[in-house]
Amino acid sequence: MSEPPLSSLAGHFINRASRLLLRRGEPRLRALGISAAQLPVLGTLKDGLPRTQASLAALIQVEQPTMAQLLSRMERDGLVERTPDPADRRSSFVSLTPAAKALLPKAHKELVRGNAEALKGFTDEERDTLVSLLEKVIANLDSPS
Amino acid sequence: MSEPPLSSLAGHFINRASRLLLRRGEPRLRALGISAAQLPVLGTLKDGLPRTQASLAALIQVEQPTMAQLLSRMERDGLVERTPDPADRRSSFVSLTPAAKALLPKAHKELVRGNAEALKGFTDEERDTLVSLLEKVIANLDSPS
DNA sequence: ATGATATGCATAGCATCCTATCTTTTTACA
DNA sequence: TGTAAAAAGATAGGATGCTATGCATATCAT
Repeated sequence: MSEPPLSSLAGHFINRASRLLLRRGEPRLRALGISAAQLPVLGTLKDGLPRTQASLAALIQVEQPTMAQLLSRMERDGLVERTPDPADRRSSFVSLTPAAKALLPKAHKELVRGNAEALKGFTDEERDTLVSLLEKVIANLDSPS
Repeated sequence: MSEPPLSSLAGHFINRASRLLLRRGEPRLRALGISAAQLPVLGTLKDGLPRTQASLAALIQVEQPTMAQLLSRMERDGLVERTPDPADRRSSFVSLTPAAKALLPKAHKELVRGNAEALKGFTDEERDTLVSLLEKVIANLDSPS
C-alpha cells in the first residue's frame, strides 16, 4: 500500500522537461524554417560528408522510418538532397543544400540559447551532474531489457 | 568558433532519455491495453473524483486539444466515460470505468518498474539530485520566456 | 437586459515517434 | 552458381503533442 517517493518516478520529470524544451525551442526554430528534430541532422551533416539514411538514423538514434520521414520533409523543404550511391542501387547519400548550410549559424545559436535558458542558474558542476546522471539513465535504458 | 562543451546541450540528453523511457515502457503497457500518456490520467482519476477535461489538461500539463484526443481514445477503449455536467452544458465530467480501475494495480506496477530500470545503480541521493535538477530545468522553462 | 468577454470543447492540420511489413539489392555460402 | 540471409529504403498505421480556429454556452459589466 505504501506509495513510493515521488522522486522515484523520475520519468515524469524527464518527460516534462523534454516537452517544455520543445515548446520553448520549436517556435524560434520555426522562424528559421527548421524544427528541433532536424537539428541533429543538420549537425551531423554540417561537416560536408554525405551520409546514408541508415547511418544518420544510427548516429541520431531514431528508427529508420522516423529518419526516412524526417529526411523527406527536409528534402521537401529544400534542406537536404539525396544523390544515389553508384555502388549500391538501394542506397543514396544525403547532404545539406546551400540553403541549409546558410541556416547553420542561426540554428546553432538557437540551440545554445534554448539550452542556456534551461540551465539558467546552474553552476557548471550542476550542469555536469545533470548530464552525467542522464547518461546513466540512458545507459540503463539503451541496452535490451 | 569555439564549440560549447557537450554537456551544455543538456536538452539532447533529456530528449533521448525521454524517448528511451517510452520505448521501454510502451510495449509493456500495451500488453495491458493502455499507453504511457494515459498513465497520468489514470492516476489523476483513481481517487474517484470526476474531473473536467480542462482540469485534467491543467493538472497533467498538456494542451487542451491533446487531452481531448487522449480522452477520446480512452473512451473508445472503454477506459473512461463522460457524464454531462448538469450545471454547465459545455462541460462534462470524466471518470474511470470499472475496467480501468481494475487495471490500476498492474499499471502502477509497470510504472514503478520502468522507473526502477531507468534508475538502476542510482543511490537514493543521486536519484534525488537528478529529480531536483530536472525540477530546476522545468521551473526555468515553465515560465514565459 | 444586453453586448462584449471568457470559458469549455471540438476539429483541422502537422510533425515526430514507433512497430510491422514489403520491395529491391547485395552478400554470403553451400 | 544459385539460393538464402542480410541490408537499405519505403510505406502503412497509429499515438502523442502542438498551434490555430471555430462553436456554443456562461459571465460580466454597463
